[in-house]
Amino acid sequence: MPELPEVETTCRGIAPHIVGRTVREAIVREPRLRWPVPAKLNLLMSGARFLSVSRRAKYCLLATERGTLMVHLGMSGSLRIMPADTPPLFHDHIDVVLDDGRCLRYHDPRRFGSFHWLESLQHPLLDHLGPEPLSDTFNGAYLYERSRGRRIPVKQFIMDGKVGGGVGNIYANEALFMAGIHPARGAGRIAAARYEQLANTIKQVLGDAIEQGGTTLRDFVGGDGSPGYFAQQLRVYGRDGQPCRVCQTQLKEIRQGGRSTVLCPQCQR
DNA sequence: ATGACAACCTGTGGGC
DNA sequence: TGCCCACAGGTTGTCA
Repeated sequence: MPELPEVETTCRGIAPHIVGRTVREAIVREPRLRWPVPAKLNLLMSGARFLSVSRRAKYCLLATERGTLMVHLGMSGSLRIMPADTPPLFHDHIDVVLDDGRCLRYHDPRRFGSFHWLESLQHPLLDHLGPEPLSDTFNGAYLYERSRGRRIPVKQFIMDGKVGGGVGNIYANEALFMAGIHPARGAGRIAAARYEQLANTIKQVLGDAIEQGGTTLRDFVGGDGSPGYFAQQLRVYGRDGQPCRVCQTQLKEIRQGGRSTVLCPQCQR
């Protein structure tokens, strides 16, 4: 479910409700996520006060004065604010109960997400992440330089977390279409000017999606439980067989690295 | 170092 | 209607 815009939407949605609040307790109903949830999460977090909410790639970083809760939503995770006495549903794995009678509830059917407790802002999972796609260091020159000698298809190149922190499948498809680049083209065989284009379309599509509250395909909801509205604006993702919005050519689907790629054979070269 | 691929897990939708 | 398979927004680890 969640790509970078959905994670950003989640962070923005929950921040006003948790910053300044103190944790009453952490309730772990199901610790078997992508990595085991720390057994002593409740001990670590009880009494800690939230200072800020930020994001690195697709990780939410919930900082307290004592340490930082690092949450990944995986494929199907969501974090929502609700009254602490709301009966938990199936797959509501974790509650971080706040001092105002509400809680931050983590729901994740597939359990590909994760909870880590960081004493500092260092963690092996964060160490090798590339620059934030929305930052200035993620630009055409950077992509061009990083891609030299790479034979991997450009779509898989831009989705590599070591290249750019958190460009996911939907937005990789969209950005490549907007830049007119064929997703299967070798990353090392794309000119600097086209990477300039691509860096710009990546920023544009991520920024637009954030403004729309993310993309809700099946089940994504932001911190307040509302869906995102970017799905209506998707140009290629999920539109296999339908006409290109630009040239009317029938969009085609291919598979890359086990993921679905949709492209316009006319507009993308 | 690079790239191909399996693995993790549950739910859903399509085809038969 | 029911069953089985393929596939779904992500990432890591392993192997050649």
